[in-house]
Amino acid sequence: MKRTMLPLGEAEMEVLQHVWGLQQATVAQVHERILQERKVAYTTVMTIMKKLADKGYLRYEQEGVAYVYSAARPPEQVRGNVLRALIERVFRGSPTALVHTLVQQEELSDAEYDEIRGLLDGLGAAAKPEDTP
Amino acid sequence: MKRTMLPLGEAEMEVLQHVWGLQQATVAQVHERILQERKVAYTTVMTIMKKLADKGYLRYEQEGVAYVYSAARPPEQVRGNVLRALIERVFRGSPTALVHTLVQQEELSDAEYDEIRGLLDGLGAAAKPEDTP
DNA sequence: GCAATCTTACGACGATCGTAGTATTATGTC
DNA sequence: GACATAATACTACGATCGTCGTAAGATTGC
Repeated sequence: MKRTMLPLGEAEMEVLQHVWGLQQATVAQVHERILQERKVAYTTVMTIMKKLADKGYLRYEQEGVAYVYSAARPPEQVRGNVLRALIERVFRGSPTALVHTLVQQEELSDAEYDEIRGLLDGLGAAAKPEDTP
Repeated sequence: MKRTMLPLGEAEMEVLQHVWGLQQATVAQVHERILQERKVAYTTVMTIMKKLADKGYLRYEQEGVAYVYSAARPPEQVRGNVLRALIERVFRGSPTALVHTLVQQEELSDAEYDEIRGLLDGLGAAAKPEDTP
């Protein structure tokens, strides 16, 4: 059995992102989007989207001539799965270790720091040592 | 050219973690460690370690009969590279989006929340609205 | 000295992923 | 009705990764 770090490849993720952004998308639409960044054949995009449908990440329905694809799973769930896999394999299961690397390696802007703090506020036991009721 | 989501595969990461943990390690030592979690052939571990050396992640020197491997790059740098690739491809370049998924999907313990807050304290512009000197 | 053991070297194989060409089918046009 | 257009289906190929077997070389124990 082949063990893989993440459930998705790079091109698969790229296509997923576009479908998520468009809500609904045909192969032609996604192809056009990707062409703005790099050269790729129409059939390549089609193959990837078919594989993503096989894996359960996309669903599609016939709409006139072509298929219209849409997300079969919430993006947040997919991102969560990928993140969990990464934490498990790279950060030895410790989300804290991930954040440690994040703040140490990435050059976060002040705005990003504040935004991240905002995300944390109101979650978990933010029991500040001083005000324990 | 083959585009890959991350620079390392799962087994490669697994081996790397063990070498990092041991500081220095022979193939036999890493093999023994991995065997405690799953069945794998000695030569498989050896092949992986050789590939990691080729890629510049490990270095080795002859020590008696066998090679003794050690990290060629700081673990934090490797983790940082992996994390950066993930943020770029999965979270559209937004570290904040990653943290958002982290706090939403993972079930973080209170202790982890506090620890993460601790990591953030003292970094960036932590200008709390109330106490601006 | 010789056999057992441990080590590395090399090659091979299957699975997955990215890539794309060709064939086929459906649609619309004149 | 014939043809061009556009979509999908099918097949294939190269690269990478995980896996391992076999060969070959060195060490040790007797």
